[in-house]
Amino acid sequence: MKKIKKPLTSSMEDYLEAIYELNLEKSFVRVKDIAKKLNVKMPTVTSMLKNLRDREYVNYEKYEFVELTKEGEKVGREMRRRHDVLLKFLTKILKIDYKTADDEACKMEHTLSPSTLQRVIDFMEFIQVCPRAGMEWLSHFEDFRKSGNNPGKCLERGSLDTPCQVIRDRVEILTKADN
Amino acid sequence: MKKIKKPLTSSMEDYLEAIYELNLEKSFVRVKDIAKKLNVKMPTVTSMLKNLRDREYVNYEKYEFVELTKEGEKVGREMRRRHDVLLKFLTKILKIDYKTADDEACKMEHTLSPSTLQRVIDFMEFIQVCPRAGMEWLSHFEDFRKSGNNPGKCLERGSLDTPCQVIRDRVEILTKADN
DNA sequence: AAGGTTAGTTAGGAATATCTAATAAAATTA
DNA sequence: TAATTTTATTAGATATTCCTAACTAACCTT
Repeated sequence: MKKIKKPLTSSMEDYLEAIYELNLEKSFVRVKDIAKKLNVKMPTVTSMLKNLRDREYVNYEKYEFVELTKEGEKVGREMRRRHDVLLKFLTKILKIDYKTADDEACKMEHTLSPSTLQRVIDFMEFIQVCPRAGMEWLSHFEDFRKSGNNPGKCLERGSLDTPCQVIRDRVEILTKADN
Repeated sequence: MKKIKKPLTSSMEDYLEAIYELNLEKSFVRVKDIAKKLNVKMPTVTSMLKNLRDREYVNYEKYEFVELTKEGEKVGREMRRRHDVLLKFLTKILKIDYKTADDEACKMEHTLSPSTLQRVIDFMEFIQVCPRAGMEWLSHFEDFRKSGNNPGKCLERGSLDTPCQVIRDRVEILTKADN
């Protein structure tokens, strides 16, 4: 008879991630700190801790400090890893400002499947490794955006010679609505 | 005295998007179809319709067909647009298979801010427009992945000459954990 | 038009994730 | 140690989103 674990909700993942991170900073994790980090009130934390304790993700006795179980730590670390990957993608590739990127990563980290996340990592590696791309290439992206998506800048510095119509067609394919 | 509209939840956005899409296919939108599309039971749809009617996103009288209000249509169209953008990014840039990408887009479309989404669009345009990138360049990404992220393939075809250590360093910066 | 089928609604309930107010335990300080 | 402050818990309420079971309205079919 198998024991089927109910899947964690996004909210539960947030708590585990928060506890994991607080644990890196301090040796004691307290209800108050979790509440502050997640912008919720303390009673909300207490009830979630009971819930996570029932599911065996935390060891918790009332009025005592909170500890992640092995399983809980695994989830917490994984959430942080995802957050990290997404944050890097948003800041270093898409050049989104840190604060916004951090917020978006918080939300996205719950929705992406492991395989999609891996694809993001692969893509970042590819950009770094490919001699036609790299950081220097990404700096052209900034020029491009800052000039109002005018291809001029990129074309000037580019190494290939592509007719304007071809470029317009390419853009069409990827970025215009379907219907 | 201002009237402050409560923000829509992800779930509400899903209903509006579903109704919008059903409307493109057929002239009548019925409870049954919404239920099927969203994988919920009919009573769930009925109660959500009442909710959305109170918020003035749909016109709805019991036993009659459902219509989006101007505002509701705006939201529905926007959700679909987001879905589209994300689907294209996932399939055409990250090369994720259609089914997976479509699922992920469904979840992501609720979390990304308009400005981040725009950045995704800009990035796709940039890839198309930049002579060093484009579809041909993306095909190298596939080679790269399929060879287990071995830079060999890309290097062979690349136009620059970069020492291996530099490449390893670059990868380090973007893809390794912070802590 | 009567009867059956399909579609839709109501009623009532459960899980999740919040909150406030009141209370209690723990920690600090005088 | 007694008093005060801080931290945490309980109790009870609300909003969302979903469900099942039972009922009803609308639509076909003969």
